[in-house]
Amino acid sequence: MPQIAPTVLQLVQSNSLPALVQAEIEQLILGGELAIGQRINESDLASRFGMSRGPIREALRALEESRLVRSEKNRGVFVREVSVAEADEIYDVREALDQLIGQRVAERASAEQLRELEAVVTDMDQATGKQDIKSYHSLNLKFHDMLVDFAGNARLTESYRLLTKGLLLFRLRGLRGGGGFAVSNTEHKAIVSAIAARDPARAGRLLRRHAVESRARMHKAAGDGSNGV
Amino acid sequence: MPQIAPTVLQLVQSNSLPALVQAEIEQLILGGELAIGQRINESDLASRFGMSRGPIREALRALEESRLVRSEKNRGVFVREVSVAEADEIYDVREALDQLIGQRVAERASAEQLRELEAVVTDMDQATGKQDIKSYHSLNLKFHDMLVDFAGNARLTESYRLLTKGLLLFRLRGLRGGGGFAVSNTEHKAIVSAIAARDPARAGRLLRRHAVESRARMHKAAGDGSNGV
DNA sequence: AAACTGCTTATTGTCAACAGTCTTCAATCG
DNA sequence: CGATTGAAGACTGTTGACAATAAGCAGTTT
Repeated sequence: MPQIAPTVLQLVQSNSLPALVQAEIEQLILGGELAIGQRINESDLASRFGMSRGPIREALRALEESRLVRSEKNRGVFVREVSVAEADEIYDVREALDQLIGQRVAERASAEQLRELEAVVTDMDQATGKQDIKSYHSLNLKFHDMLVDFAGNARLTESYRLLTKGLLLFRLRGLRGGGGFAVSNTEHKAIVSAIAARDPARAGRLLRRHAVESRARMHKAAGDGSNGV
Repeated sequence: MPQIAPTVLQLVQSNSLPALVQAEIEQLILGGELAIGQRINESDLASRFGMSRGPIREALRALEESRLVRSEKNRGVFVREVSVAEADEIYDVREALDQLIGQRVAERASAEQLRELEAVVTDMDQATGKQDIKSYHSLNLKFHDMLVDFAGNARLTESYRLLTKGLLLFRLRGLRGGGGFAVSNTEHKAIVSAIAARDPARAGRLLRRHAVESRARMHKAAGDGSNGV
């Protein structure tokens, strides 16, 4: 029997209900519908998704493990808030991973993938021209998402995404979307060029530095005089 | 009112039941009582811990998120098995993190912590002398655990532990405890010495190389001719 | 004999209800 | 007037039961 369209049906059949709900709640958080620090009401979510509290609780437990929410006994689960200090810790790890990503991508990216990266950078240039901050921001996220994917290491992707989500949780406090065009696209171009040249060491170095700059921008945006760890 | 003895009581009061169960099941897996690939029966666990299936399911969902188990819809959850290829991926990330750990520990470790590290290395020497493989192995784990702790970055610790657990899951297949004394304690001594000298670059380099050697030992023990990524 | 069909049983997925805890707020007391 | 106490309400933690699915087995058919 021929497999035809793997749509919603297949999704519901293979993935369990809690897994689906988990993804849904994650979007609610990352999309800002559930604010930082806010308490999450299980019953509300249950009725919202048309199910009982059981699956909701399972999903929340998984989200707790991925540090998107925190749980206080008998008081409920809260959308996690990430302090500057913790964001700093995350960046420390992220810098190391970004270097690895740069190396691996330079070694492994296919010609097709390289073209995709170049396309995104071009799009970002256009967004900059149009002063379209929103597009730029989402393209930027996509760019880094592609990079870690093209590194071809599932565990690395997983670790990196986990970290990135934590950072997102920090960025969302107040200044949604971050400091505009502060992210220079020239950095992206240099990275892609190093990848195109198949120079792992340089690509790694540049991507790490990019993360370092990003951290600096965060500090600036947060307007703090913190030690910077 | 003065706080006195924070014992079991406080543990049960602050930590939720699912969290406790999660830790318990994790020990069951890492301790080998639940074999790799084995299916986990919810009802059995529930009666074993004297509770209903609800908390068990929540714990399993958290363990799934940390990749210690995998779940198949309507079939149950299974203790995850880690292939050589995946272990390789993990090592790739671990090498990067180990370098970071070495750097940070060299920068931040207190004199007291440095003494503790030296003590463990000494203990390992003694274990080697007595051909006490078991002790050596557990001391080795302790050594690396201390290192990541002393790096003073909670997120780093978290990421690292997650990775390490996955590796444990691989090691457990067959050759429990790994290749005996293959791990040379001289490597440990060099690392500690770099830390004592407050030389972050060298400590990072050595700790990374230690991970590389460890990966090579894994391949040798697995007796494979795999590409080694 | 091999393959297919339908039952039986064990186990997971989900639910609704109950018990326990925290929060709030008003009433009471010093 | 401020602090304390007690009750009411809302919500979480946990349970036991029910529905649905999958696996194994026997019986039948070709």
